[in-house]
Amino acid sequence: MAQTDTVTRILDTAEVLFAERGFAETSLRNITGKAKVNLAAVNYHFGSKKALIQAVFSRYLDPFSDRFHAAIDELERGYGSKVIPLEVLLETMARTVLEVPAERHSLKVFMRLLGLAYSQAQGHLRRYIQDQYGTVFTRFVALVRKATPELPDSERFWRLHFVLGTVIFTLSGLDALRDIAEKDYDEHVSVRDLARRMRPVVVAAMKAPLPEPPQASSQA
Amino acid sequence: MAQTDTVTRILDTAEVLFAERGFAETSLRNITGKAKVNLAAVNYHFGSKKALIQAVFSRYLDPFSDRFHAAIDELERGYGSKVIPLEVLLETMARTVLEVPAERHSLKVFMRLLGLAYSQAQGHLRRYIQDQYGTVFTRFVALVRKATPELPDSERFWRLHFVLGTVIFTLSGLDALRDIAEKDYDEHVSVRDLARRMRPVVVAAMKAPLPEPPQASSQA
DNA sequence: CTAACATTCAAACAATTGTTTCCAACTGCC
DNA sequence: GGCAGTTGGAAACAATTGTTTGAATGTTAG
Repeated sequence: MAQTDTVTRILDTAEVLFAERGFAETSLRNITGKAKVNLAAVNYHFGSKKALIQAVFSRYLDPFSDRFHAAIDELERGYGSKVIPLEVLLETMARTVLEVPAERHSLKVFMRLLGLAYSQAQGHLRRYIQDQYGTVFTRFVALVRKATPELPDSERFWRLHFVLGTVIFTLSGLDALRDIAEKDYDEHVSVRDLARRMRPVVVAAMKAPLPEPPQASSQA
Repeated sequence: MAQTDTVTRILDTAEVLFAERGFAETSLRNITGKAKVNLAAVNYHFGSKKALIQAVFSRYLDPFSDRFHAAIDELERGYGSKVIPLEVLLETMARTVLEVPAERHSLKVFMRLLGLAYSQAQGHLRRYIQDQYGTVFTRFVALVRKATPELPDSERFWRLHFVLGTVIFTLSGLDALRDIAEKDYDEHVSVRDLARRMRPVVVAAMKAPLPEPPQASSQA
């Protein structure tokens, strides 16, 4: 009881503070102080601060990976050889992301880490995610491919990342955006509200007409 | 010559390092070391690290703000009392964004900084940008409002930020995405290519059908 | 030239960081 | 009870942080 309690309390507090301030801005003393555990407990149970961040990350992504695989299994079982519509695929993804049994703060942390994984110049974090959880993403993309046969592969690649950018940016900067939105339109938005608003936008983005062919002006 | 040289060298180095690692992860010794200036020079010329961060932003946003105001002026002069179409507005924004940092450093750096301004919990940065350059964006949003009268204000707010997320994420993670794209589809994409691909996607996103009304299940 | 100012520089500042140490308190097991 | 190994806790660790200091240097104007 004691061990689990300390470890869980550290993880719970860490993910909240990470989401609020970021990783570098959150000190271990900050976490252990709020979690009411000893400072050394972090290094004892996790080894280092970096490992703690990864643990927070895994606590979200592991259940997500499992659930999403299961959701796709069920989807494929239900649709048989028929093509799963894009809306269903996106909806399944969104539902799984929102479902994952964790605090609502962890979603923000997860999105921040995901954003870091891409923007960080050295792909150290990106490779970790790719190695650890790449199969889920690959499987999803293969289904999206069947659902959007009119898109060239490279076009679909870019559009999926356009959409990923929307999701990551909105959710990882949620606090800032929420502040503005509440002040200007005094409406409190939940993550679920955002998902509802994103749905038609994302679908429209994926189904947008193809761009005009590249200018062949100065190209051989 | 000496002063300008030192100040410029600090700004040049700082903006690159900030974009690479983030604000908190970049120390003044890191900047001054790489810029080959004395450590105290930062506090002497800028006052504090916080002020340096804002100075880095101003160097980008000042020319952008000027150019964008001018571009909107010309647009309004051309269209008179007629409504400026959404495509034209977005195209003007894109052109200005592409024009400005071309003089200095890469667009990627500016986008990373902008992304950090939102996601990083640095509240002072967001407020600084809002206070300093709020009028430009307010003016732009007002025109977008006229171009999209069917959208509720809050909906337009969110969609603009969805789009902002796409742009920031794609351009700030350009190196990583370009690596994948080149490996998987062996095609070299330029920033101009990306803009061409983004155009129909962004327009479709803004013109997407309205979301279904929020679930009134547990709400008063 | 010299006085006044602006800038650079090395050094030290106090504060905070992640990590480690060592010992007490506890657990489960014989 | 007594011994193993695990966990908790206060303190100290070394390193790094942003900032300040005061003297040295460079620059400019009278």
